[in-house]
Amino acid sequence: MTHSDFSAMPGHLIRRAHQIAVAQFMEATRAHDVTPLQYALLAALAQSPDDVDQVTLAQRAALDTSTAASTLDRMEAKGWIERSIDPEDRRRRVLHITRAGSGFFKRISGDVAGAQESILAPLSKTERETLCALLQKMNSAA
Amino acid sequence: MTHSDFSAMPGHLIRRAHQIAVAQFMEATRAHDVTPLQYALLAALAQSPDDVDQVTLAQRAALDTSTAASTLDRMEAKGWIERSIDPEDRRRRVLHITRAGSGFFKRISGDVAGAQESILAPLSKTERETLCALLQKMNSAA
DNA sequence: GAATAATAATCAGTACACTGACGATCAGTA
DNA sequence: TACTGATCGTCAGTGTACTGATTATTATTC
Repeated sequence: MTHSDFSAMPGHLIRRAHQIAVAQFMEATRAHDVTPLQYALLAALAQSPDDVDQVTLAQRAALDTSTAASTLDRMEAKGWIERSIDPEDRRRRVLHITRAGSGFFKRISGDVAGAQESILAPLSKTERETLCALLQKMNSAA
Repeated sequence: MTHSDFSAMPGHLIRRAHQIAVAQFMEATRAHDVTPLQYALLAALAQSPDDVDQVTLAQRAALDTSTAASTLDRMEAKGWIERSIDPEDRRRRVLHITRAGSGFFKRISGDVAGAQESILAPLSKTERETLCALLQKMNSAA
């Protein structure tokens, strides 16, 4: 029994870390009405060519199509993105970022970077790199 | 601009890790109808004296009273816990684990430990310890 | 003893985050 | 052409996870 105490279990440590990370993000972007997922989708969209569909974008942002759809609904309502049906394949709903969305993305990127700093604040420079490297290794296996 | 790519940001790495951790937990405990939070509350309750209230237990499991309340509702419905009003302080709802809850907790603890192993599977023994230590350091600061 | 503050719990509202089911569309084959 | 299978998207359902408001009760202060 390596983990008789649940609070030392990796699952619990990761959940806590996630909780803190979200809180830091929300605090850093308090003025703007945006969430971590919305930012991730916006970033993924900004990096993608202009004819991405929801399934592909969801994969890039690492979430299921169902969650992506509802989050994209909110983003569409805010005018950050637009959806149109691909005439070549009527199943696909092609996404593209609007001028407003792109401007908003650039405007908050500084705040988001600040949030990332806050998350890692308790760690030294070396420790930060180690943590990120280990998480990356863990994630890429799945 | 250290983090021009959102997928390398600590916030995103942690979210992914959390996603994977939950998935591993759910797969390892597939047969039993339980979630990570429910297990955490059960474990916290098993470690606590028999007159804990919801606020204290929520703190120990690291979640807000609102989430704790709704999760405890489900646990009460399953017969794992019981709630009774403290006659000494009628605001408090004293929690205690039932025989069924305690038995269930013991029964799934092996599966949960297995899930923790799966989460860290891609990492070496040293890396696992490093990751847990860094997460602990990060979390304890908040 | 009455006003005030603090505490425990609940409730409403919003946003993830997943599964499983469903309908629509497209591609391949018989 | 009809059948089959794969793919894209949506919907329903469940369960976190938070904030902010509200209620009930207890403790404190004047």
